[in-house]
Amino acid sequence: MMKTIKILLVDDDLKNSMLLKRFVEAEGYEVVYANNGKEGLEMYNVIHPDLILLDINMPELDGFEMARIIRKNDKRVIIFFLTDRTDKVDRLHGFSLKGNDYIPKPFYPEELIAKINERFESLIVNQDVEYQLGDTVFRPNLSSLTYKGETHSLSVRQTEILQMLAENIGKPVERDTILEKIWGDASYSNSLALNVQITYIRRLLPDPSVSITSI
Amino acid sequence: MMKTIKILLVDDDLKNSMLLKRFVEAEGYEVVYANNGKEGLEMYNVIHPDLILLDINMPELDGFEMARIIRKNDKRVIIFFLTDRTDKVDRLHGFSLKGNDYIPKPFYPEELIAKINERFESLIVNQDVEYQLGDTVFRPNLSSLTYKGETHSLSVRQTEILQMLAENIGKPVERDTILEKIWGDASYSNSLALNVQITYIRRLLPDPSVSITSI
DNA sequence: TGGAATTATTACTAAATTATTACCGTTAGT
DNA sequence: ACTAACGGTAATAATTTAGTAATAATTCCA
Repeated sequence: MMKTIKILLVDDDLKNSMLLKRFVEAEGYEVVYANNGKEGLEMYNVIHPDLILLDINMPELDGFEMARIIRKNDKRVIIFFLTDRTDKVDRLHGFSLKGNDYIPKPFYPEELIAKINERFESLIVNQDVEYQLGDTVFRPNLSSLTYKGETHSLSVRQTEILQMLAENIGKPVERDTILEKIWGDASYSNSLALNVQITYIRRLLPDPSVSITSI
Repeated sequence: MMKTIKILLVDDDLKNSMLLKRFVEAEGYEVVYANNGKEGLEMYNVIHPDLILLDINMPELDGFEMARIIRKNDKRVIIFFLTDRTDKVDRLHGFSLKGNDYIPKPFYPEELIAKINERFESLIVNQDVEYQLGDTVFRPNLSSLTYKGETHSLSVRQTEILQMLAENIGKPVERDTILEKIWGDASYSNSLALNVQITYIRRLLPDPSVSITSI
């Protein structure tokens, strides 16, 4: 399970933006839209995006200004300027503000997607999700359980199952849901296999404050 | 002291290329020029560039074809397509060949420079990197491991692998990621080769406070 | 309460994965 | 051309995994 990558789209052209938004979302990114620089800044402070698609010509606060403000405190976020201003000064201005790319309109959505994918290719793996289960910490990406300093590692199956349970902590998860999602079909033999795996997981959870119960 | 970054410029337009070459060289990069794809491939094999500026329309062997051949064995080199073909199919084709950018002509040399600088910014900063692995110091640029005053040197392969692991210390790195990035494809036989290299690296890491584990 | 259905536990096994060592062809430096 | 290092293949070993099977414990109702 990967943390979704958040993209902030700032452009005063609502119509085209909605289209673009849908395109990018279809690729699995989370897209938040802002209509101008001022609104963009507000959204930026709320969602802390991983990438900003930034139009330059905008009322209230233009893209350059917005980028300048953001870059003062955030060197990490990736900024793509999207604009139909194509003159040299502007394009270079974009780079001098530490924009990471400058994409002149009109562009093909696929092209933008390709550029976005390229940026996040390496980041897509390796997220740092953690679940606190009682006094035990479960790290799906490390396939590990840590309790009282002791860390045990889980097999992939065990990790898959425990992740489903951890995501729904407190709530019950249907047997068949687990079977469908992990085994692909809810056959009887798989159900038995699940029992076995649950036993294994329980054995690795000596923490009395956690328990897996069946209802 | 930083390793110079090598750029291979492949374009059949001699006149413009010489101009561009000078521009890029003025920025501190080492630029090697090739007049067509065939020549480009030869130069590629000689100098192993860090980045390739690649024209598409060329006699002998076009840029797409050249990129395809190179990408078969080298996933790491950065490829920028430079071209006046601006139609959609071509631009996307460029990305599908794992080109890292597609820059339509005409462009401003400053803009290209900005894009190049942006790509190597992290490398330029990370010149004399050292990784502290437990009580061992790993210096990728020296291909060396120092533990208790003893320094051992690593082979290129071992350095590449250890660097990937060191960059993600504490986090797991996908086998396939390593294989893709270093070997170029995640075939089974390469996977076995990786096992061997890991064994070699472990042998050079007698420090009990460091370990490479598979999960 | 009794017995069927469900869930738990343990032991066992075949397959897959990872580790280690030995060996070999290629390459670069002398 | 000799040598050493390198990076890989091959053979084999060790470990891990995800099941099955056998058996036990628990739950649920008529």
